[in-house]
Amino acid sequence: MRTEQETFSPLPLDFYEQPTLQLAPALLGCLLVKETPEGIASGIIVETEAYKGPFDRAAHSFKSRRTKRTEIMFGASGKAYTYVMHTHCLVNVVSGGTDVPEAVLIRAVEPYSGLPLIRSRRPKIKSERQLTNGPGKLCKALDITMADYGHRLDLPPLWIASGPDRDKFVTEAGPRVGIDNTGEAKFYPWRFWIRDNPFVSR
DNA sequence: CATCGGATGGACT
DNA sequence: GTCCATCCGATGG
Repeated sequence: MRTEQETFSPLPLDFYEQPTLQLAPALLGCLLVKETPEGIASGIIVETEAYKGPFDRAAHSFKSRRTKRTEIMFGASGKAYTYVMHTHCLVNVVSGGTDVPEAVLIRAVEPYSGLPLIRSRRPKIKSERQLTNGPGKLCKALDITMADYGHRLDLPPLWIASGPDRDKFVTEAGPRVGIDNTGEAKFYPWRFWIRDNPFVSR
């Protein structure tokens, strides 16, 4: 039996030094945790996507494009890369190490703790699965915002911890979502999810 | 400067 | 399925 303290213990930064295509599935089953003045809320990561640097047309860092937005991707692994898409914030984990601008997008989580808090942030949502089954939805549910840009993921208020029931699921892989206009990159099987988990976005 | 187009989600037909 | 809110980066003049 784990204590709550152990359950929410952050993964060390060296966890993020593994290759991006290995890190993306390795993050499945881990906990994404956010602490705010209102309390802690967390979710089990059930869907991720790898974005691999200069040669991946779907990546913001394609052709090593370095801007104020993508700057954090060029730095050390294990930090949050948040950006705004339309009206929503999305969160990635920086990987690849310094000068290798790669990242893993967190596309869906399963609520794990702080469900009342999550519901209060998603007031119009009726079914539980709709609370966190998409990259914009989970950020809203956990109150992840642009204020978290560049934050180290081994420290409060935003961190990733090893999850419950590790190894009790099957991982599947397939093409990434929402990148139709990226040539061959749209076919790369760099999306990973937990088989049969109802919180996977599609 | 103007214009276009998203790693989206929610309301609606 | 369609429409569009509303923001930022990229591109072209």
